[in-house]
Amino acid sequence: MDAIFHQLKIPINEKLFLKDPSTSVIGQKILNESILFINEVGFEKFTFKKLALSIATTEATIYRYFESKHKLLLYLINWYWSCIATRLLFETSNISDSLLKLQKAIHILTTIPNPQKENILMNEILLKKLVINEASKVIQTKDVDSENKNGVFALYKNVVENVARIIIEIAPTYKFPNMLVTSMIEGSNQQHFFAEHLPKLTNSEVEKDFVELFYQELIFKTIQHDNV
Amino acid sequence: MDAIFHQLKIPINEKLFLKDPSTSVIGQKILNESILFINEVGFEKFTFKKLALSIATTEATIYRYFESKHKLLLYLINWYWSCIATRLLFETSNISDSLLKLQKAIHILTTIPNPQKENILMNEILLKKLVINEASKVIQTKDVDSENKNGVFALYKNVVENVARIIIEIAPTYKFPNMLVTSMIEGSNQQHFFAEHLPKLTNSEVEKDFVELFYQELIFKTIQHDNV
DNA sequence: TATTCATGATAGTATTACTATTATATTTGC
DNA sequence: GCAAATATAATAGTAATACTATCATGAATA
Repeated sequence: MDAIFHQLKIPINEKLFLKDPSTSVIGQKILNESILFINEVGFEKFTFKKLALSIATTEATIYRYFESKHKLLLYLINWYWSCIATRLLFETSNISDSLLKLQKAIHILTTIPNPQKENILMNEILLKKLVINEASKVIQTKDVDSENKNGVFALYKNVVENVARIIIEIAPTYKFPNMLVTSMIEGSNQQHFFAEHLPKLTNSEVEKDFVELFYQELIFKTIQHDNV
Repeated sequence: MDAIFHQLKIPINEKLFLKDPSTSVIGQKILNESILFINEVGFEKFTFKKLALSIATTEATIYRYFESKHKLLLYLINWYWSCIATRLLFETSNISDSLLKLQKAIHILTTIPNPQKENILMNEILLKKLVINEASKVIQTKDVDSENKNGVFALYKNVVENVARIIIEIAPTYKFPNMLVTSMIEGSNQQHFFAEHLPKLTNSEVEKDFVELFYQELIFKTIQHDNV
């Protein structure tokens, strides 16, 4: 029992915070409110000062948890990845057929979860939206390399590796499994963004789940000739 | 003679600048130096003050050309799109076979041009790198919608539409031509970025032109069953 | 030669992303 | 139950940034 909870504890890289925000009331307030806040005004206009005001604390206190707003956003993105990793584990571990397993993984990674249909926490939807709108700003930086050295992208890499492994099971001779996975993950986020703001760059008119459909078809067609 | 030059004039949206930088020596200096500068230090650390210093002018002068560094970056990205549009036009117009035409378009859009092999200006390579590293920061903003209304993304949309049209020629029943094109364009840029900084997210070890190869295969496999 | 216009020189402002300091609660160890 | 450690509040301050404003100068143009 205790072991399970221990295993489920969010394993977020310790270099991302000064003081673990998940262990205190104020820390959790910082996390929850910053998700809402960034979604509302965008990362550029999000400041610790405003955040402090909205949770009735001070800038200095927030700085005792996070070195910078950049690190806070990286923390939130890692939180998202740990949610996804957990869902992938739980929702695919009982599937033995690799094809169905891959299908499930594509579903989890390409859709914005529907709280009515699926058993999902509200935070997870907000985190997904945050990743769609803000993630690239924090990854495409001149600091990527040093942050990568600190293991900040380990959770993401892990998810990619796990899904790539399913692809290799299905198509052992396919040469680009990692690229197929990352192009799906990043691409689906971008297509959601485009659908909302630049719909002519998509085919969102086709149907509601156009993003998932697009990738289900694309991925299976791409690997089918490499089938065992 | 004059007509050709007139046609080739960069058709960049007038809302992106206050004074057309392509019409004066100092304006051109701003453009060329900012490409170098942003590539060197990244958009975040790029300031008009430093730019002014390096081309021996003043901040105020640069502000007379561009309202903000955000608009300047958008201008540069549009410059990139106009280069791409020109290359697509020149390098595919004499190809009658749609398959070969698409193949050529994929090549143009997914590779970083090699100045030794191809007849390309240095600026075009630098612009490509700039788009790879910085474009998302300027698109994924809360201002997308108003900027889109101003027609700032028209050149990009145009390229997408033109390539999508080739796909429809080949596979008239395929439902997601625009998504296929945008996922290739954005995805290939991202894969180049990953290859340099997070290689485990790619399969760059496979071969030199892994990005182009990945997309050539992916796209043709995806549309082949919808062939005429 | 007068006028317009682009640029230079300089100053100033609000905001941001932090750092520092000290006082006051709150928790914890014993 | 009390001292000691720790967390937070309150406040101030700093360097840099993203601009705006003003006025002088020098070149092009009419």
